[in-house]
Amino acid sequence: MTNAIEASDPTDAQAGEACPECGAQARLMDERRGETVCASCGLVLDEGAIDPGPEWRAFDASQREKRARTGPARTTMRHDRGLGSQIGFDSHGLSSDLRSRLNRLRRHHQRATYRPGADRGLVRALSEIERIGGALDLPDRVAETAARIYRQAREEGFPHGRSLEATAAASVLAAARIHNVPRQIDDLAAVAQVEDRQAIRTFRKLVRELSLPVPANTPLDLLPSIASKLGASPAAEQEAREHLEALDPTTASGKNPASLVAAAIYLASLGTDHRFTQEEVAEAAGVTAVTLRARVKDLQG
DNA sequence: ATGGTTTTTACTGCGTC
DNA sequence: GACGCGGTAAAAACCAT
Repeated sequence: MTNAIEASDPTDAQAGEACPECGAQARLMDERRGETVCASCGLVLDEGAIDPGPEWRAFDASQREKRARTGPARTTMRHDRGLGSQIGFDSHGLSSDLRSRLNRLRRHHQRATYRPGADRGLVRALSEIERIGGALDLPDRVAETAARIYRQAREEGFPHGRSLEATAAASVLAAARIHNVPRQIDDLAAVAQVEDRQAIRTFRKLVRELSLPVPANTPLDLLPSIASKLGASPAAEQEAREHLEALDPTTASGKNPASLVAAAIYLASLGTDHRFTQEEVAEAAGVTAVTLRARVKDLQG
């Protein structure tokens, strides 16, 4: 798989602070990952960038025609899918009397829109999804997909005794993987305040029962976020990448991809001036040092 | 349920600062 | 002595059958 970091257009490179690593000004957007990276050294500067493109892909002109919409995209993040009007807040220049009437109207309108009862659970779940997505620096489209997954799960009566938080977390996890911005289960469980094990179980069940198109986690997909969490140098990350690319798929099969990433980063750091301890890398990857050692042996043949 | 594999937990010995 | 590293054994967890 090629790591598609594409500069959409040189003029697109946002002027911002210089890269803390190498001082370069230019930045590139990796739209696939929703990350902004330094153009010269590849350091991840901002993982939470928003995806400026549409969430659909068009493969030819007729599809583009069919899928393009006027007006704002309907979003699944609103419990009413973004339909319905809202009363604006722009009340400059109105008398205070009118303003208070408008405020009252707005309150009523909101109550009518967010009708309690029927889908209060859904509203809570969607805001939870949004919160988790924000906390993990995931692009907006991931939360959108997660919301869609959650709705589907709900329609099929999935939650069934499971906590709303666990199901919301599982939806986000699945969505993140579908968008190729994988996050680790323990990170997710931490922000969702769900037990690790429960999060894992719920996630697996969700994927299975809804037969979601969740791609297998590859070590290369996991590398950027783990390297970034550690603050590994771009050079070290690159070397780790080479280790992983050289890896024989046979030895990798059945192993936790995160453990392979940990081993690769650890090995790569040995040659640099900033060495990581096994414990540091293992913790960032969510595995133990024992496992890391085992994977180091795998990588070394 | 079961068996095979991986991962974790707990513990030990060795070298270095 | 504390710390990092390397290893082992047993238990837990996972997965396919």
